[in-house]
Amino acid sequence: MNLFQQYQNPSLAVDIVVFGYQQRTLSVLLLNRNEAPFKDTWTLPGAFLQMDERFKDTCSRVLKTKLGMDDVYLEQLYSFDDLDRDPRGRVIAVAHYALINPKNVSIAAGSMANDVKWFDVNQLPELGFDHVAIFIQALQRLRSKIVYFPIGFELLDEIFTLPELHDLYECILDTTIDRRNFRRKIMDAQYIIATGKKREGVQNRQPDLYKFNKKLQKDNFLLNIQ
Amino acid sequence: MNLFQQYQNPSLAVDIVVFGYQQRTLSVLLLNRNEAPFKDTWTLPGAFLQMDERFKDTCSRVLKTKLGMDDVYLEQLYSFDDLDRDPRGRVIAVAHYALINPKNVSIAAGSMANDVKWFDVNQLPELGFDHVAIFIQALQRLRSKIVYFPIGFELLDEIFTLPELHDLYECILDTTIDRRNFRRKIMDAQYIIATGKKREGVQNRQPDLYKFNKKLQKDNFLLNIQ
DNA sequence: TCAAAAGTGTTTGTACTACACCCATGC
DNA sequence: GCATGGGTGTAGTACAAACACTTTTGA
Repeated sequence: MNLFQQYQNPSLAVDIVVFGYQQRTLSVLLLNRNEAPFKDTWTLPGAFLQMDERFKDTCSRVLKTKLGMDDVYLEQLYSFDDLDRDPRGRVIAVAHYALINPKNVSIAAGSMANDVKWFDVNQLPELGFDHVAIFIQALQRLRSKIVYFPIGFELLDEIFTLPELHDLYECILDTTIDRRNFRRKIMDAQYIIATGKKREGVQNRQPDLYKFNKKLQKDNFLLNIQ
Repeated sequence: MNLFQQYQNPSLAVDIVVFGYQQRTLSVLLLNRNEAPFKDTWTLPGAFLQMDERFKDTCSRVLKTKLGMDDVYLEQLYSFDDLDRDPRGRVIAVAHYALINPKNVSIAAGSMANDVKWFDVNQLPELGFDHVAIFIQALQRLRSKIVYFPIGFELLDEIFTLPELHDLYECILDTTIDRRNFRRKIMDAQYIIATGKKREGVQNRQPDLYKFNKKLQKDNFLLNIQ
């Protein structure tokens, strides 16, 4: 036997905090488990790592299976290693968060879940395992990241209005941001590009439509919201 | 057999980027391996996780064994999961970084190493495994963290002068920082407390001695260096 | 013509930058 | 007394915050 294999190893899993933005609300996708442990309890989606997988592969597998979603913005967050975080034994979770546009996915409870649902981040149910801690850290990371890196687009449609982007930032940061200053900062940073079109079929004045500036210098970018 | 254990699991290790500051230089501690793989090559210190250990326990064990050091500032960085990052098999590394004051430790090559040495971060030798990537990320993290969180003290003596703190920041950030503006920012932030004493036995004017303000509000702290 | 939301510009204040002089100590 | 590094203060500038009016659309 290889010296290398005489060690017993913890199980390795990924857990994913999937953020979505819809109806002017930041939401998280949760699964209601239909198996012990934490049967009938809401948890983050996750899966065990297979030997030939990298973390992102495992995440993609989960997102594909449970959300029918490819090509998702995904970032590694932190690894959680409490000795008793999983009643089944020693499991280490490498937490990730994902940003998706709920419009582009059709969620379906798989064989492992009673139900899959979006929850407003401000109205979460009780969560199983240590998933509250993971969620809190994910939200913190999203909040700190969105002011120095253009990731907001991952949550919006390809084409969007400036008031929509503004509302997204207010939702995520949970503050009010001055409309006019926000607009100036976004425009100065060349964050977005005018399409020359306007959104039609709205109640009031038709807002301009923009798209993300993909040539944006992503490093050295700072939004500096109030 | 438990369904749970039918999966094969990768090995889990921690690797630690140990930063030290001495002779006006930011350094990293490296081990020269005396065993394959990467025999006679410099690498970061690390160890395999034992089943009853948390990451920090494993790190402490390494730091204690190889540095005779307890009570070190330690932070989890990122988990590295390349399939072939270790020629012995599938090993996932949970990278950490540590900040220590080299004065307080006596490094000694253990049975696993030919040698243990400090290297200027700007003059690293070739590193084994994927340790260059880990190092780069650690340095980035240190640089971004030091401007919004008071961790510089971990690298200095209990009592230090403002020019010393200033030089530390210049070393870590690899820039020049205006002396007078730096002083004002540090003082305004109530970052440090005057001891009323001066350093003696120096060539020129005796600089004031300070200590860290432990009551500092660590959240909501921003230094904003140029 | 009115209500509701979108677009635009100006003033004010604060905080960062840049910069120069005096002070203490050892040789 | 001179060289070297340490301590202090100020003026200018740039950017963020605060704020009000006009425009467009549907009802």
